[in-house]
Amino acid sequence: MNSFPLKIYNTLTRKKELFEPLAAPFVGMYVCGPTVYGEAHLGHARAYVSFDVLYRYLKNVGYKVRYVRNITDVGHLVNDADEGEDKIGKIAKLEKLEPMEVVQYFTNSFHHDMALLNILPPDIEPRASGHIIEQIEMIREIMDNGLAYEVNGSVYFDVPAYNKEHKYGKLSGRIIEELLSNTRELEGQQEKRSPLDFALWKKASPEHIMRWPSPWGDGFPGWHLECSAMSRKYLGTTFDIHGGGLDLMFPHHECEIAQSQASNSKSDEAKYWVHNNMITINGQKMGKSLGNFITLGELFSGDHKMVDMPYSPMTLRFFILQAHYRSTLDFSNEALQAARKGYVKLMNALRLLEKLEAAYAEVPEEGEADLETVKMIESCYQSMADDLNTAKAISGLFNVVSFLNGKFREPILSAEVSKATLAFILTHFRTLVLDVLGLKDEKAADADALLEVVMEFYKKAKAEKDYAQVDAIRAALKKQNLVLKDSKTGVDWSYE
RNA sequence: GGUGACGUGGCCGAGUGGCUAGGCUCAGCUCUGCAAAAGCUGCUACAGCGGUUCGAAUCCGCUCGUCACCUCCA
Repeated sequence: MNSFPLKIYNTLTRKKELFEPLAAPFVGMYVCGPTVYGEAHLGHARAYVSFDVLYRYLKNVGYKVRYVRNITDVGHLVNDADEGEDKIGKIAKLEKLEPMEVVQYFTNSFHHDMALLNILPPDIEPRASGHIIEQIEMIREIMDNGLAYEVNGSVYFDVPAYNKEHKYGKLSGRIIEELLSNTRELEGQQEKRSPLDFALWKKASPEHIMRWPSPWGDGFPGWHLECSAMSRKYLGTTFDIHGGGLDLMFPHHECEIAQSQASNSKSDEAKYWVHNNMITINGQKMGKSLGNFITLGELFSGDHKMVDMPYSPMTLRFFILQAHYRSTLDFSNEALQAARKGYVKLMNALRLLEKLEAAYAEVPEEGEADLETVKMIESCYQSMADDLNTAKAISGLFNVVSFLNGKFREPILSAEVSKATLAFILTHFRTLVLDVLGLKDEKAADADALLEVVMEFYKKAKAEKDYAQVDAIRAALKKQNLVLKDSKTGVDWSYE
């Protein structure tokens, strides 16, 4: 069924390309993971939902995918290089926690949020702090190749030297001369030969908590190195897909490519570079520095001034999927409301479909709408194959929903679709919604609240001495391993 | 300043030359004990101005506007 060849937009070539794995049926995919120094926010949700759909899609069409997504728990300077302190170290000192304690706390929190969003865990989730040796090895290679230099216990990548043989800026479309003419004078860059040079290894100042021994003294790895080193370790020098947010394109991914080309890998790392676009809030990028970000916890609890009610993880997922991953997506309470309704409509349709299957026994071998409905499903797969156009695929699903709702208004069954076609629709509708888009039916009702309702009816039946009804309620609950208990203070329930 | 993206109906958001996605909202109708759900109908848009074309939201030019990256960021 899903035999449409996948086309994917490659940032490296700025074109949609036919996806051809280097060694089918295997696919290696690396996605830049979070820096675990804070709660996950809407931006994380968008990135990891987007790549989750890619991962699910590739698996669905039969590829054997190894999905690697890292946890960044070292490096990433918070200020200028001479401050010599990284984000995680800074927070740790403020809160007097071990750095690894902070890392673990936010890693757990991140995992929790990702699970709520029904994002499949990656196959390997390497931590930067666990790959210092690999990073040091990579620095050595780059130095041996004459493209990095040591100054006072720090090692810098020599961008101008690299640019003689390679093209620094090939991914982000930047030209080194222009970059040079626009560099700002930053404090504490005396160690660098060129302002474009970036750190591969930074010397740790005495108060710096996170530090590792190296051939150049105690320090910590540079901002961009971990992804180059870990992707190579688990996926090889060249692999299929490297993903991340658009904001990582420069300098992060540009530097990754430079490092890998300058090391013994001598590669661009990935054949396809894929970037998801940003979430905006009132048309502006959401960002830590702008102070307008919403954490996933805040969204799910409704505890934020931007939202007037709690929004469920699946509502958010649906909201994200209703836009194409390469478009910016504007967040608002109103937009979330619309997404919530749409999501509910889709789930109700799914439930209706499942009921139909059982009810659909006496029908003809062929129906006049068979071809039409099969085409509707096909178009959904076609949309997915076209650079993962989830928005278009969802619109196709709604076309199916409208058709079915119209033709199969309960309890009247239409004979316009054959049994085989209905089974086909059901199978693929389920596959698309549940497996590929990764949506799931969130049971809206809270079990405790439902039990309260049941107990009210139980009390009423008892008061009216309707013992047939009382016994029926007891029997029904027993099937759920629950028992009702009468006492002087009222009715309560317990597990049996 | 450099580079890039974008401007679609009340809102969100697909769509790269003709067949004018989809969701939400609003109004009306059908169904319904009431309601909900569902269905139907209506509000039918492509920033502005020129150009190319038999034909443009879609290609080209200009103008206006918005945003992103160039610094940690998904």
